[in-house]
Amino acid sequence: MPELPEVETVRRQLQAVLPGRVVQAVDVLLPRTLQNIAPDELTDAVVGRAFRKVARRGKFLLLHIGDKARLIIHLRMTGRLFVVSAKEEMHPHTRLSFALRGGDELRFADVRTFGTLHYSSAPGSGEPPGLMNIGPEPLSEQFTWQRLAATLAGRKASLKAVLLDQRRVAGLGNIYVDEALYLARLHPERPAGTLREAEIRTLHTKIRSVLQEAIAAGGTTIRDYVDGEGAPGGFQHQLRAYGRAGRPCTRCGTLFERLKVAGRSSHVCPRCQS
DNA sequence: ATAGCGCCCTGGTGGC
DNA sequence: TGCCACCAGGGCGCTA
Repeated sequence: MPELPEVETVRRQLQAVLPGRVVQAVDVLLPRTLQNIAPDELTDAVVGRAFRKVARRGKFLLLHIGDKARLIIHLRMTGRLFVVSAKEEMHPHTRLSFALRGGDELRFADVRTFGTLHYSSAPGSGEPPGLMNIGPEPLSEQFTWQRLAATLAGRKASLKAVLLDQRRVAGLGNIYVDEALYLARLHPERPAGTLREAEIRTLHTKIRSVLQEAIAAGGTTIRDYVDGEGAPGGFQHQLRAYGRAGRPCTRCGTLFERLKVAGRSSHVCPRCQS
């Protein structure tokens, strides 16, 4: 499931190959992928224009194109975005394809069809709702432990629910929330407002370190995720909590439990986390 | 404002 | 072997 490290890995790879490439044609195979524009309007808007930088905000990919427009793409659970030769056989779940001058195609494939594209003609226009209210980037300088403390303060919701909320912190999903909480020895059901300063500082450190480690490993592949070159990530071999239900905790040997918190499966060491 | 829950969707899995 | 219920889950809309 693409979360911040997976989306960042895709961003880096697209950034290496996409800037300067001019769109020649657009093929919309699943129209409802487009959230705020019709297929022919999108075609008119981008054909003849060149991609520029590829940015990321939380789990959103921001593909700058032309003077000030952007294609804002969310991969959701199973979306894949990659550049291949136009001769490459079309993946059966391809939803969008942008033919590029020179013979390549930027393709968006998505088994579960939850992925979205918004067209923004200019900054502040056409952005998805989830991007307008998004929280701080956890790897930026704005994300200080004090800011995390202010986010958690007074909240009765579980830590898990608050950390999954993109308005509080951008880019965390089920996997990295479980990993960060395990590393910080905090239980996902703990009401967010009950943390002491030392616990908040540790959580802040662990959120950042686990994201950095995962980016360095090229992200986590559980089932579907592949990067912009079609390769799986490597962090699934370094997971310490997620998916380890029934297996021993590497710190204390206690068997991991799996429980549902905030509607999501959560992996917890009942001895280490409280 | 806040918190919780159901829904969207498809393919893989596990039980019988 | 075949069938089917169930699960994965990010974000959004609805409810209380």
